[in-house]
Amino acid sequence: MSKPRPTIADVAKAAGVSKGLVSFALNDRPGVSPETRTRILEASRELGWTPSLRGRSLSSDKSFALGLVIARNPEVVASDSFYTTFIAGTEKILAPQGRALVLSMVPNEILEADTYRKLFADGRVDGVILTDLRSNDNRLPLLTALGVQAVTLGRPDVESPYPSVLLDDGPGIRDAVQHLVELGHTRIAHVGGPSGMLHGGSRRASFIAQMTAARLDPSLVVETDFSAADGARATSELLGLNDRPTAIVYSNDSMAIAGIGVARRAGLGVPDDLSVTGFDDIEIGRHLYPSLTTVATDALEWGSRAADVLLQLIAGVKVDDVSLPPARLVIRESTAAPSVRSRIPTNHTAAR
Amino acid sequence: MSKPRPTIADVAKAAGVSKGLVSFALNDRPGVSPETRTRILEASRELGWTPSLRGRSLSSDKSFALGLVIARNPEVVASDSFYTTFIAGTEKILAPQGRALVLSMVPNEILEADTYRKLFADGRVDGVILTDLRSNDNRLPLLTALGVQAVTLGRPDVESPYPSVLLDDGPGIRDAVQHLVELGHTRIAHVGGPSGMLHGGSRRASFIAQMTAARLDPSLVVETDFSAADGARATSELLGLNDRPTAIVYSNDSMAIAGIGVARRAGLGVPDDLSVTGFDDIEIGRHLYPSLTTVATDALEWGSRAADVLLQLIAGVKVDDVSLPPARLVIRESTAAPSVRSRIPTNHTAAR
DNA sequence: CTGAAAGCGCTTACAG
DNA sequence: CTGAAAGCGCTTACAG
Repeated sequence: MSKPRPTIADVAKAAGVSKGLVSFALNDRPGVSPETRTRILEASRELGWTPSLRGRSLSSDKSFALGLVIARNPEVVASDSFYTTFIAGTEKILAPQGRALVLSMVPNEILEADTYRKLFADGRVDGVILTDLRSNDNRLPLLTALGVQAVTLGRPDVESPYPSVLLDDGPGIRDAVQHLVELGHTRIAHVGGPSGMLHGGSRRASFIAQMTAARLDPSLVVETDFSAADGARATSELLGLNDRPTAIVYSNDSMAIAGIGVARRAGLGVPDDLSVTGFDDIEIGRHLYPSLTTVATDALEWGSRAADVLLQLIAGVKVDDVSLPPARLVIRESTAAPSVRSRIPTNHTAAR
Repeated sequence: MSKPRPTIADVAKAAGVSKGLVSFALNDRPGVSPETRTRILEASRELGWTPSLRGRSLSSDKSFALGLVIARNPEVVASDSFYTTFIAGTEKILAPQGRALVLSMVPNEILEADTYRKLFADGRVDGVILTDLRSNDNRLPLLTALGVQAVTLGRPDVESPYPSVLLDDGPGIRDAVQHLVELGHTRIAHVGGPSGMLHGGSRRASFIAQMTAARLDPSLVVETDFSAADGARATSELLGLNDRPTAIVYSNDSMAIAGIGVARRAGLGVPDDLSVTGFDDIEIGRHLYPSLTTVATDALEWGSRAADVLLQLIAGVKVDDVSLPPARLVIRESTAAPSVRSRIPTNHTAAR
């Protein structure tokens, strides 16, 4: 239907040179006289030539694309705005450089390994961004065995040949605990993510460290799968305790919001009877009543830097780890001083 | 580092035939004797041969990938679980067929057109899935001019050569209105999406139709950009009315949740003073207190069917539009009969 | 500085 | 049924 697009052969003929020279000129490589170069560039412009990624891919053994494999329950991913914002951030770097993002979502870790293998066997991507690092992450040996490039979000707990883009969760969690302590809370719980996930673990560690520093009992920790449903379950558990917490530090916003629901349903006021902090700063948290005190990270920037680092690595540039500003506490309305009533040990029976 | 992977040339040599024959055998094309075929297949298996997507792409002029371009504010996308779930649905079809998804997120419509052009100029994708159809959508003429394959979510309001995967929003919205009418509401408002977006328009039309059928005033309609912030703004506006609504039908869940926040902040109880319905059935809605009455659609299935239809189209199969079960109302706690207090015309000043 | 050629790994007419 | 060859659109030594 549309006439066939011009190739470098057409450009070469128009400029009266060989294909090889055209390639050199078009790729800004040395060894082409200025006049010839401009003649070639002019010809290519006149013909409306644009490089064929496929031809280039085959001969240069590159795909000009980056991969992102998300191996989590879609429902959890969906209620976490992190990925979407992160992807938007990568796009800011990729698009101007003519790179694309290949996205895979898989429900479990078996399919995850297959997906990485397939991505590289097919030469779909030149490198991958590793998110949600796990303890002793099996992707590291897998990817090094495949001989591929990667960048990790956060530093792995095992030997890794890949650069990392670091964003420290710790300060945000510590500030959240400190904020609650200053408000007068002494029974503070933590609802965290899976212990197998590094950022879940680091948030938990920060919680425990800060509680210990404040000479408070740091043992009120419940592990979840990061879903709102599991956050609700954990909250019920905590509110059912004889000596229930007056504040809960959650590891993400959707669990915090679900937790508020559970508390309210059990007849507790937020923040009067229970203070709540989240993590992520999702948009809806700003519009709740009470609005959600939370910990914010710059997911957009994280995405941009990760893409940037990986692209440099692929280009053969030696890159160091890069550190982003740490997570920071955003105080809103879901935290307050504990009420007198809630200071007295109670025995609320949390609704389901 | 790893030894070079075998090519069909290696397989040909091992099987003692020509490369061409290998290609025929490997692609299940007729014209290869059974014995030769098995000999070739065996050789390829022994060598661990796997096709090179790049070689195949160049010679067959296919990319074996589908594209999805999302041209919306990342923040709105992030608070809407639709895309994530939809993508997970496409993946269920793509992965087993060795296809990949190339995802682009762009902030505005100018970049959007460039992105589609680039995707095809680079031969990144064999077709695209068109979501968020707009009135008189400029992507339709663009894509037909580019001569590419596509599938649309919903039916465009202009001539379109592409098949559609249909999921009717109407019944869900109509049932929501009907549900509120049956509860005794007479002042019901609608907070909708951008009028330029077809599904925003269709939800609005369904609202108006059902209100009219119930002989109620259908004029309480506010348009938004689908963000939680704008949903809050619209709610403030409605609650500031002299004759404020006792129920609001929102066009998505995040606006509904923000709307509940605004109502509560203005001293109104939900559902006692204001009933609220959402759209999408995001996970967090189930865990709020009160839990959110909403309209659910099967985004996962929508994704699968869209990918399936597009893949068939690309394979040269003639495909018809496919219809999915319509959106359905999910009644939870955010709707109830209007309280006596709220039936009396009041003059609440909504806090911002 | 420039040309002619081989090669990347496939597919696909064209002969036999 | 099978082989030998050309071609997809680039890149990259190798000569000159």
